[in-house]
Amino acid sequence: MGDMTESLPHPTRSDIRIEAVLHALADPIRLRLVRELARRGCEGAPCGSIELPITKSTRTHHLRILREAGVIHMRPEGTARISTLRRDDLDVLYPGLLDSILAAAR
Amino acid sequence: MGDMTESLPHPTRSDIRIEAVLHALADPIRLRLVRELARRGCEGAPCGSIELPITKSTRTHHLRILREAGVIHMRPEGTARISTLRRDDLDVLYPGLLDSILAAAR
DNA sequence: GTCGTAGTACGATGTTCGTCGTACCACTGG
DNA sequence: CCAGTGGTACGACGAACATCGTACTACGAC
Repeated sequence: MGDMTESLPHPTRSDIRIEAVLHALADPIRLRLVRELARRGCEGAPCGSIELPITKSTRTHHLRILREAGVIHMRPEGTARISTLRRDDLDVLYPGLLDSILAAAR
Repeated sequence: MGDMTESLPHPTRSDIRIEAVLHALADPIRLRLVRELARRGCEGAPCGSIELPITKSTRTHHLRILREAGVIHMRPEGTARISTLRRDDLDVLYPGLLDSILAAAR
């Protein structure tokens, strides 16, 4: 466990399901994460650099939900993980979805 | 209870929250309902006319979630309820959201 | 090597959720 | 009036979920 060398599992584009994406985005905390990642653009952000009123393990949990739904991509970089929005995949699968949600999310 | 004369509570457009909408749409059964209502267009449909592998009370439950989230509108008509998608409101609040989800929902 | 940092894994806990059955209400047709 | 139909309300129950604390791993700096 805790294997940080191997890449974390991500669904391929065709494995992404709309229900999972919507469920992942339906949580306030996760929506904040996504909003913040969208703001940072394609360089992404170390998970921990996004301030949230939750503990470390809860943050890991939410990032996992987002990753397994296909909303974000995570790659290890040194001791940190760089998270990025999977904008390209989501825009192809559900054009307009992300834009409308991000525009609405205050 | 069970007052069928008074109109059921619906959120106003400004009361609709994106998290509630996403949560409402994240369920497979509710997605089927929404898909079907979209197919029927503005005339809407009696709730019971949509075939689903669930019981009456579960259907009422799901319709309530959708109504309280602001996704559908229900009006009594005789002994039945006519449900319609709140396309206008949703398209104003989150332009592209519904279209992308409906296009994706097989 | 040792310590600190970033993150994951696992187990526990309280809450929400989806489902159902039953009881009930309102309307319609005999 | 009475029976049937379409729908809601309420209570119960198991599953899923969000949260946390603790223990652990991997990497970098000293």
